[in-house]
Amino acid sequence: MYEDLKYWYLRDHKLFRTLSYSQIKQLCIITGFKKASKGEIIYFSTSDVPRIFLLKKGNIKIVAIDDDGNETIKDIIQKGDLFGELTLESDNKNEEYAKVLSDDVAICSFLMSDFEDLLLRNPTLALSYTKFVGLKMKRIKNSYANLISKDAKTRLCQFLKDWAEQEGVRDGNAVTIENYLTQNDIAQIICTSRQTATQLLNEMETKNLLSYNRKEIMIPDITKI
Amino acid sequence: MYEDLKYWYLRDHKLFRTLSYSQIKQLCIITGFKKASKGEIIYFSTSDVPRIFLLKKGNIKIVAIDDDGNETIKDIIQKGDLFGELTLESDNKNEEYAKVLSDDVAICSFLMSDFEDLLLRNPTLALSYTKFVGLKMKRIKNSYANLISKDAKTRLCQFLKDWAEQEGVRDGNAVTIENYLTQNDIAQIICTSRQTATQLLNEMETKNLLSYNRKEIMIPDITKI
DNA sequence: AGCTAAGTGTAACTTAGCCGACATTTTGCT
DNA sequence: AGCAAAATGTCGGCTAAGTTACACTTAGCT
Repeated sequence: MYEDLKYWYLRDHKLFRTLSYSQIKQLCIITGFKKASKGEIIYFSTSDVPRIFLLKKGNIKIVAIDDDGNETIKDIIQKGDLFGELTLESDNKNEEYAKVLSDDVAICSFLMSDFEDLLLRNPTLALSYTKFVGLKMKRIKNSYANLISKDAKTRLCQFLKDWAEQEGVRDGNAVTIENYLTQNDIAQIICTSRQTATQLLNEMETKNLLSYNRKEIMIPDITKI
Repeated sequence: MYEDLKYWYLRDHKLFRTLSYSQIKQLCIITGFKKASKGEIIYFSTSDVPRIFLLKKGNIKIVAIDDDGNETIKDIIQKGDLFGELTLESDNKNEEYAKVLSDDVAICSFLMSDFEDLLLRNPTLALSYTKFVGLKMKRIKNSYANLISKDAKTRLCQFLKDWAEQEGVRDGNAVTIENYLTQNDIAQIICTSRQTATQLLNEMETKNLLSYNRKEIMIPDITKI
């Protein structure tokens, strides 16, 4: 990969904003680059050496298989997100893989050890990274707090609001979200059964709170959700 | 506070092992020290400047008040744990306080800004700290995954196992835990009602899986929990 | 165009565990 | 010792939501 390209791939992640052009160029930490298309499965936790990934384009879901063989969605990764062993501790045993949700994705990756070296040489970056991980933790805490104390309907609404805020195209109070999830995916994210999710979505549709189809979700008034 | 004392207070936290005696002494980052006894409430999030706290002795619980005025336990902090704004991002709004559970506690604290400076000057420490925060995140993820997918009984068992591992005194397969929690506390931690927790504990007691009282919990065979 | 698999819609049945409403026990305090 | 408050024990009704089960619709492939 051309040096310049590497530069641009890291450049627009907010984490690396503190670094100068020449600094990033010197690093050359990107060692992998991959494109994949819808439905494809990408294994990463089992791979040879621990890596950190950066999703450049598209959407993927991180799926784990539990002991009984059930799929559970661990995370939805959007364009610009880092994923993989963000804790810088490789844990051997976990059975996770990524599944491509959007039409196609571009992923670049670097070795965890390279990244560690980088952090050691750039304390400012290390501090930013810590805050970044901390922020992720705070988000997780929040969403789990929701999962636990609220009922399914509230959870669905909260999820829709979050999604709309992150990715929706807003027009006044109306928001349109590109829908790359199935109702089953949504159900898993908000930790309910597929049937319950379907029911709740239809209920909201009859109340004209939203219009749902497989391509997009339109919310006429986000403040009413 | 004497320099030497400061040294010792930080010294035995694993995070600071990488630093030499003279380094820690130079830092002098401990700016606060506090003792408190059972039942006392310590406000910290609202305080003037953002701080990070280190619990030197005893146990406390971090409690949050939600919109409806309900108490929820966010965390149980044990001797040696760091708490407060570990993410290095002060968030203004959250209504949290700490309540002392053990007979007495000793807490020391330092300013977040001082700690940040320290991290900037010690890249190795910064990296350790990042991993430390990452580990905390992983723990949280795990325990929440339990909360969501398992039933109350399984959650109680998991909680007891974790607690036993962290603080229990082991004698073969038997474990004795000093019990500084009420059944209501336990219920909140495993996210169930007090009544359900009581019922489950009694059920386990009749099955001779444990013996419970307000001072201690004795588990004859931890492998059977 | 036609087939298959994936995704969606709907209903009846079942259940864990929340909640309210007590009684009883223990603890801390004066 | 005596009192109040906190902690624990117990019960039955109630409800959200999981489960089972099946029909229908859409998307993707050859």
